[in-house]
Parts: sequence; structure tokens; C-alpha cells
Amino acid sequence: MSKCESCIVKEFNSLKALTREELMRVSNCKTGKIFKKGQVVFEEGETLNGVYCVKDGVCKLTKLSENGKDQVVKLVVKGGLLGKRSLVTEQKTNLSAIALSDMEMCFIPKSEIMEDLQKNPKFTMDVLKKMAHDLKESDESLVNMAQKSVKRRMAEILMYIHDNFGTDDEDYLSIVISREDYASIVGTATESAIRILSQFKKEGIISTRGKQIRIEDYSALKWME
Amino acid sequence: MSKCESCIVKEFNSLKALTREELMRVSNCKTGKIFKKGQVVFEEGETLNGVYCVKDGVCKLTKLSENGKDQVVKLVVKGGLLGKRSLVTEQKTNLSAIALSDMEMCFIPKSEIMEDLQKNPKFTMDVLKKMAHDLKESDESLVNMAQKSVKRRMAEILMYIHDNFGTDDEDYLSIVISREDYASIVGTATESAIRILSQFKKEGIISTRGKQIRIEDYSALKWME
DNA sequence: CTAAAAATATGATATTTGTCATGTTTGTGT
DNA sequence: ACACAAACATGACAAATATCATATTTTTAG
Repeated sequence: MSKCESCIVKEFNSLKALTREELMRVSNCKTGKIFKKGQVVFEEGETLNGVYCVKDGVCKLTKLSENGKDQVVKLVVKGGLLGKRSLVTEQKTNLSAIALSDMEMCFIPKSEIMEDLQKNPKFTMDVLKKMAHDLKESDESLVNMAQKSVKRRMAEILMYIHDNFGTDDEDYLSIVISREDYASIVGTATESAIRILSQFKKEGIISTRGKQIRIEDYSALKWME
Repeated sequence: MSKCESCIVKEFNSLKALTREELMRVSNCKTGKIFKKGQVVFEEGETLNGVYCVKDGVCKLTKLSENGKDQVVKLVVKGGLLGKRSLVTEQKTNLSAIALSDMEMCFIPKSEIMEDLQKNPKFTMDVLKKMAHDLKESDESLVNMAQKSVKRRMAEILMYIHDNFGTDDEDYLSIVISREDYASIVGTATESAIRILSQFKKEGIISTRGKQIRIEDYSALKWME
């Protein structure tokens, strides 16, 4: 397995703040893990004893609502760390992580990282920054959920995916997920999500090929009321 | 002005993790501030150069949505710190803070605290924990907004205020806010908020005296579908 | 104390969104 | 290539919520 020191993925997350020595230690205790599309990485209520570093693939973080429906809280791609909160608190995780595509990840035991979190201020500060960023994003989503129409939210998630996760060489969104997942991100019924995407298609704002979606008219999404 | 070392309020926030010497230094550079009900503490987009420690009163953290409506993201009371995020990033604040009652606060310049954040791991860890907690709460609110009815959300905010901020000696919620604020917390139209509270009143679940609200039947709120 | 302003209350109606039913398309394993 | 399951699509209707209009009550300023 490749070594953390030379792993390009870490450049996208807090691990880059570790020293070469620390990275080597982490590298020696990490374990590579493969998850197939649909597989559960961890589930709400579990005790996590480490973090996952995403090397490839996409993953959704969801929370079960009392009405029995899952709500997607965040999408995580290459470079993302899953289970950051577990480093900080003793509490069980409040989210589930489910692979949306085949995934390649490294698991780093908490015990190994905690020491660094205590001793390397640069690393701690970086974790803190990431957490602050997540909080900001979560607050923004909260406002979106509370104040915007389902159609607007759908427009925004399409732009979000486009801007943050990019497109393939034919301009299709590189993240490919089901309408059910879109519904669960936007917080609506699956039928409503389908209906809205169909409408966008009719209006020429997007086009589709199977599950793939291509944005044809970004500014229409942007200025949609 | 009283000194941080002997201030009881700090027991509720991360400042308690500071050493006696650090607290004395903080104490010397802090400034006391009074805000009247309705007054703006800071506004979305401002650059904050410190944190506010709430000694008394209630404050709402809001974010302006594109539809022109404010959404309350969090309520902060005695012991709370406003502007934590500003300690961690250079970015402008993403939230506005507005006093919901007359407030007494201490302002601590960022420059003074940053040093501690770098050098006192116990303090850093505590800030990290608080941030993780805020993130968890924000994710939970997100799911509530996305998946629950306005009525349910109203029931939950009443219980939340009851459980977290308590009641006066006549059992009225100690936080007294307008229906408009309730609407802005729950993420609905003011009329809808009024209607739902009226309904609760008719059903004997709550009673009111002016703006004050008393929960008469907690379990009705809890089990409301 | 009083007038004006703000907040609360409520009805009527429009809009958005959810639910249920049913049919079609797409993907998958053999 | 086929059969079956899953995902997608769409109509009809129900329920939730927003909006607009208009009183009434409460609070506030002078």
C-alpha cells in the first residue's frame, strides 16, 4: 500500500499539516479499505475509533429523521475526512456514511492521531479550520432548507456539485447519483425531485444520459426564482 | 469591572480551560459592552476581531436568505461565546448577532486570545469540542428543517427553549421573543407561526400572557406528529 | 394617559409540495 | 438476449403552507 508521506490525497485535508515523522507513523498504522457502491461505512450511533481518508469515490453523510426518511447532510469526495467529530468527542457518531460509488479509503485509528492533535498546533488548528468551515456550510444549508423552495434548492445542489466536484470530459457532472439521493439532499419527496429534474430537462436547463446530468444553462439555474 | 478569573460566566464556555495567568491577561484587555434589546452586535459580512462573552441576556444569530428573510440559526445566552469562528479563520463573519433582550457582554480582542489558542492545547481542544457540538446541532436543525412539518418544528423549539434556557418562577419560558422571531427560527411565515401558537393555546398545550409562553402539556408537544 | 405604531389574530384564497396509483424505462445478473 | 428488479416518469388528488386582506390587541413614545 502507498505511504501517507507520498500520498497526494492528503493535500486536500488536515493531514497535510502533519510533519514527515508524524505522517510516517500514521502511515504504518493505517489500513486500506474498499467499499462498494451502496455499502455502509458507518452508521449513526456507532462508536468510531478513527477517521477515514477518502482516496477515491463519493460518499454521503446522512442522518435519519424521525419520520423515517434519511437526510443527506454532506457529500464527501477525494481528500475528505470522515469521522472528524470522533477525534474531538467521545460521543457516538451522529451521522451515517454510505458509499455512493465504489470507494477507496484509508482508515486511521484515533489512538494514533490523538497524540498529534494534542501536540501539533498546526494540525489542531487545521482541524479547527475545517470544522469551522463545515459549520458555516451547515448553517448555510439550514437557511436554504428553511427559506427556499424545493426547485431553488435543487438548482443550488446542481450548481454545488458542478462547482465543487466538477465534470467529466463531456461536461456531465462527475458525481452520479439517483433521483432518490437528490430528493434526500434537497429534502423532498422522490417524486418531487424527479418532477423538478424533468421540468429542468424540458426547459433545456439540463440534459441527461441515464443517470448522468449535464448542466446546459448554468445561469438559468443561478437566476431561477 | 469584574475580573475574568472570578467571573462565574466563564464556567459555561471554553474560557474555563485557560490558566489563571492567561485569564488575568484576558481580563486586562477585555472591554465590557451593553447592548439594548434589538441592537445589532455585529452583522453578516463584518470582520470580527474578537469574541463576545455573554454575561447576561439573549441574542439571536441570524443569516439573511436571498429571499430577504432572516433565518435564526442559533440562540445564545449567558455563558455563550459569539464570534468563535473569527478566531479560527480570517474570513468575515457569516452571521449577524442581534440582541433579543438587554444584554451585558465582554469583548475580548482576537489578538489576545490567539496566543492561547496556539499554546494552550486544553483551550484549543475545548474550542474544538464546542465547534464540534455546534456542528452537530446545526446538522440536526438541518434535518429538522428538511423533514419535519412547521407544527413539529414549532413544538420542538418550544421544548428546546424550555429545556436549555429554562423557565421563570411562574413556569413561563425565560426567553421571551416575538412571534416573528419564532417564525424566523422555525423557518416559516409570521402568520403561520402565530396560527400554530394560537392552535396550541386553544388545545391547552401552552398558555400565554402577553408575549410570555408557558408550556402546559409538555408531552403533547413531545408526541405531536 | 393617550395616540400612534407594532404585534397579534384570523379569514379567504393561491401556491407549493406530498402521497398514492400506475405505467415506462433502464440496468443487472444469468 | 431475457427476465426481473430497480429507477424513473407522470397524473390525480390531498395536505401543508404562503400570501393578502383586515381586524383587534398590546406596546411604546411623548
